[in-house]
Amino acid sequence: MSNILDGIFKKCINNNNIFKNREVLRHDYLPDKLPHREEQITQLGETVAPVLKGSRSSNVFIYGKTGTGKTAVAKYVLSHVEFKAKEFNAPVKFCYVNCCMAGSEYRVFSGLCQSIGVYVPFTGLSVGEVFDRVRAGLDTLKIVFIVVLDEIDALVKVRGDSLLYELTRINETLCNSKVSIVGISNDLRLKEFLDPRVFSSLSEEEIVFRPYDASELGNILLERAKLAFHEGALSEAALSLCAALAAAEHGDARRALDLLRVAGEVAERKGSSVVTEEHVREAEKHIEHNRVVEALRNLTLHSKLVLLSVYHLNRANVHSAITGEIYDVYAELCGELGVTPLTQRRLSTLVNELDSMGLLNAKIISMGRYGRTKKIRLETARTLIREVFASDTRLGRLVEYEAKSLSKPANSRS
DNA sequence: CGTCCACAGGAATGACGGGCGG
DNA sequence: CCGCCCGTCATTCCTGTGGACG
Repeated sequence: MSNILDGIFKKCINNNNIFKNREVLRHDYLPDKLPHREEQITQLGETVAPVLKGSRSSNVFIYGKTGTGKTAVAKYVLSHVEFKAKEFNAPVKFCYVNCCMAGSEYRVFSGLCQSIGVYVPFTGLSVGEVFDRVRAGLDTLKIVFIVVLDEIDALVKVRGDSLLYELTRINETLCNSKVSIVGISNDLRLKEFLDPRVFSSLSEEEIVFRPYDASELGNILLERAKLAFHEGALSEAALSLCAALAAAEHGDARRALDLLRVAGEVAERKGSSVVTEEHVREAEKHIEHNRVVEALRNLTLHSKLVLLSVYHLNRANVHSAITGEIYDVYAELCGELGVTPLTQRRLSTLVNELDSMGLLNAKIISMGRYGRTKKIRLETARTLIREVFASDTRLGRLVEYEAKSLSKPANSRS
């Protein structure tokens, strides 16, 4: 046993001729230089600078797709501001909250509380109560507080804009402190979801982040690669392939960096001393594979059953299934497990969730006289489904199960 | 050209577990 | 310990609808 591991460890230690420092390639790493974002840095810097003189800065709204450097720029500028503020002895503090990870208004506010050193339980209080504590805490601190709300769109779409409404009005009730908001959104249409008053007070300034093109991504990767890889351990072709692949997909720098890192790991594992295009291709598959397996594992029992139903239907039907058929098979599978099935209404939203995760593909179609429904296709490799579900203690036997309702609907419909 | 299928998907409501302050 | 409030998941009830059929 230990010899196997010894081998692996030894290989790992001897084979460090690829990476110099792989941390640099993680997307939470904040480099001291952000290529091709000088304009945005200047813009945000100019907007925020007044806080150094103790006045409130304008609220800013930042737009841009994922991996365009919004978060990095915001963190970069604000941490520099905070640093400068210390130098000038200006009472400035900034707080970064990722709304998507926080998940609810409550947790966003509790994030704010934490950053100003106010304790709140992670549930139990009313949202209003937590908000009051934020306000009280801020007022005693006597500071200029900059709140960065990342991925606001995720929160607004689910919960509405009440959080933003409260925040934009907080200054009216504060005597000793001032609050500025930096909102970051991945969705350019966010303003459609917002109350116009909220929107106008929030976007006193707007900054737009265009996606990177392939050559810009190339430069970004080059900067990082210098730090991350040993000299000559990365072929130029591999680098530009990473850039090209990511550019094709919304110009996402995060994706480009992931590709590069995983490609490096692939090369390392293969004992190669140079990262090649081949390794990048493999990294691409690898990342996708992991994403799907991870997603499949974390599904709830019912979501898994829904997916499995589509799997069975696709096997029998070749082409895609419709909601009613899926519900029949799903209900049968539930019966096999002795679980009470959810309603069709609920199944419908589960299907939508699976769709937005990219595990299914659902499209509304009309069959005229024969109703209007959703055509649902499996978007996941069947082998992966088998691989993941077969090892599940409860679902295992259902993977090979022959559903009775598979043939029944064909008789009763038509 | 209206009908009517087979659902989509919004709104309201309820069950449940977690955590508060008193 | 209680009453209260929260977020999450699920149900019930509902109105809306694209287009083949008659």
